[in-house]
Amino acid sequence: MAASVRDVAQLAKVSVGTVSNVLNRPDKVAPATVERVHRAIDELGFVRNDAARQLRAGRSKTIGLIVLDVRNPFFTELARGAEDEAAANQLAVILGNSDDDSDREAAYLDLFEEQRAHGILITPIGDVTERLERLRAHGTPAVLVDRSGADSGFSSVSVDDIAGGYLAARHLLEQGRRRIAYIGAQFEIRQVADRLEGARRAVTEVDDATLEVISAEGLTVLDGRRAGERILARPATSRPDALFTVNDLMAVGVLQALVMTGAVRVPDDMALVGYDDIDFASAAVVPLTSVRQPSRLIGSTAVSVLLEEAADPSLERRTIVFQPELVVRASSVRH
Amino acid sequence: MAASVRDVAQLAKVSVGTVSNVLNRPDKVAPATVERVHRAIDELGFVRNDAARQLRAGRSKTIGLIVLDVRNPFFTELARGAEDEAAANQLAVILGNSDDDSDREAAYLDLFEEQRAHGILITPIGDVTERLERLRAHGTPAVLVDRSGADSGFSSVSVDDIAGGYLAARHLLEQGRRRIAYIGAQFEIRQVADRLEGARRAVTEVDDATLEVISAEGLTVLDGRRAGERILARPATSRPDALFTVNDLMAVGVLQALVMTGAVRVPDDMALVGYDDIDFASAAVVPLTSVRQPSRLIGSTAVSVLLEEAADPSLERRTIVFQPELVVRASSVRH
DNA sequence: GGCGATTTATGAATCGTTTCAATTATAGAG
DNA sequence: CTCTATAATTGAAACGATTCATAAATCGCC
Repeated sequence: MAASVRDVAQLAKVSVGTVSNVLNRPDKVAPATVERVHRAIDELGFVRNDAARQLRAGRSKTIGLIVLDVRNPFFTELARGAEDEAAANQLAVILGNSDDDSDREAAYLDLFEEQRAHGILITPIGDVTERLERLRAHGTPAVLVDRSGADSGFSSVSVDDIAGGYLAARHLLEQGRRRIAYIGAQFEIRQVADRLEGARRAVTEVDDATLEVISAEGLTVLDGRRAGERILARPATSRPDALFTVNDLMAVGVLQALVMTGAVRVPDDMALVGYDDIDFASAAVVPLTSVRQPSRLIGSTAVSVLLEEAADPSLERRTIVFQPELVVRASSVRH
Repeated sequence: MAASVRDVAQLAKVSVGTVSNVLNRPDKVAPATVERVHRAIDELGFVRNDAARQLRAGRSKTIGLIVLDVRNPFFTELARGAEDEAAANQLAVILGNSDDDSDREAAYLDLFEEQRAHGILITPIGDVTERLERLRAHGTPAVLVDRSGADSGFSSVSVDDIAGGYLAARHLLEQGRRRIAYIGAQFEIRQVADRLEGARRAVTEVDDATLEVISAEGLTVLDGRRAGERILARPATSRPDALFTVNDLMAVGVLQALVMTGAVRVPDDMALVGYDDIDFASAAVVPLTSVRQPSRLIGSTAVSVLLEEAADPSLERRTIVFQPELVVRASSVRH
């Protein structure tokens, strides 16, 4: 049905080798011939068969990216960065969504392995290092994203969450706040624990400052709102004067609870800082101070590292850690 | 480097044909042989080379899905539905994000064509019907999603946005509201226009009801907030008593504007209905009444239709239209 | 024990591209 | 006009799984 190089060669009256050269190294072919071959390609509507090309090449032109949750803007931005960098190297990115499910994660690894992916970027859930090592032995390198790979034997690109937590808390302290509360959940997640750790460090640097830890059910808007309601239920004197939430979704929830009753003014009575700097953050009722991560840069850097390792597998593993940045808005600064 | 069927065959002391049979039709092979081959596979760490398989098969095991915006929960849910249905048929979905850019759309079509995708699901931007027809002629069927394909010669799976607009407006009318405003932007987008059209129909059914159209800059939270502020700037008597926004993001923005000042109570002074029923809707300061679309079902249905056409290209085109559903919450009902 | 039916196994041919050693054409130098 | 670089082109081999016509082994039955 579909035309092949053979058909093109025949129509253009050249050999298949020449057609291939026109496709891949046009400078090695006489201009007139290039022209003739192109005409034949157009006439036949020829489109390269990627499967055959891959078979010959032994490796696909695709990078597999497995993220935890495509609904999280952090990951879509990361994916976008990866895509851009990959495209600059004539590669495509296939996005897999593990949804925090290690079976789905494994299924995507199977797929990428069968496809002989050029490389794999992954935010691992289950214990996949063994799996990844086998892949690497078979020529498919992997880079961990948003995870420190220091101990795993893999390169990694991540963000310093301890520094992020420190930034947020120090900012609140600099605004004169002293009774800070950290609102989080699922403290076994590294990010949640690290941000707390960072906040703790900032607080210990100031003599009369205290840090309270408030544990919520989950990490959603609704969980944030519930946490906010619990704080409001306390007598005004025993409430914190500043809140730092583990992510922006929760911060939005907290904000809803505070604004709804009107009992507490933000930032006058209580300052609020979130994390991630999602689009919603700047559009909240009170624009939200937040900690921004260079998500897009993480994606593109991860691809760069991956490609370097693909080109030279003997390269030493690298652990790249980006620094987050504080974005100050109305929710934390008295006017 | 990597083991091939040939290596497996050698180790298991069988022919390559038998190895292939073990992989694809194990019931045609004696149990003892199957066992022996599996041991060899494990020992060598053999993994099928998908490129070789595809080359022989002439078609890949992948469905290409091109969406407008992965950040929109509607599309991620749709993708999820497509994935599930595809997985049930031993197929994988590759998600491409066109970001409303017809160049990116074309690049993904190129990719899918070279990969000899099993089929393509697309929410088209540019004029791609010609392109899709060529693909179909070469054996790659396509189904339009979230677009009516009635006139394009392609099957389509979409939602009845006119009905959705009607539902929203009629609900407001049933709550006794009479001065309804529709807030939207980019009215050339079919969805935006259709929802308005539906609202208009509902309003004309009620004698003393009026429909005002408020045009915003864009479709984001911030645009909604600005629209809300403009409404507040008007004297109380000339304000509408109900708002219907083209999507939930804008509804959230409007809500922020109204709540912030406290001048207007929702729903008492002004009722509010959004569209899409995103997660945020139920978590808003005032839980939001919204129109829900069966996004996941759209995705899975589109894959089903696609597979049927792939199996029998002579099949008649189908135009499937789902009905949306009204989800009533506090923002539109007086308590 | 012989015959046909059935089950199981074989291996060469095939898919379409790329590669590369070999060949032919072309140009420039002497 | 010959000889040697250089440029342009050729075409067979290879990649690895699948298929299918064919062969071999096994079985049941008279």
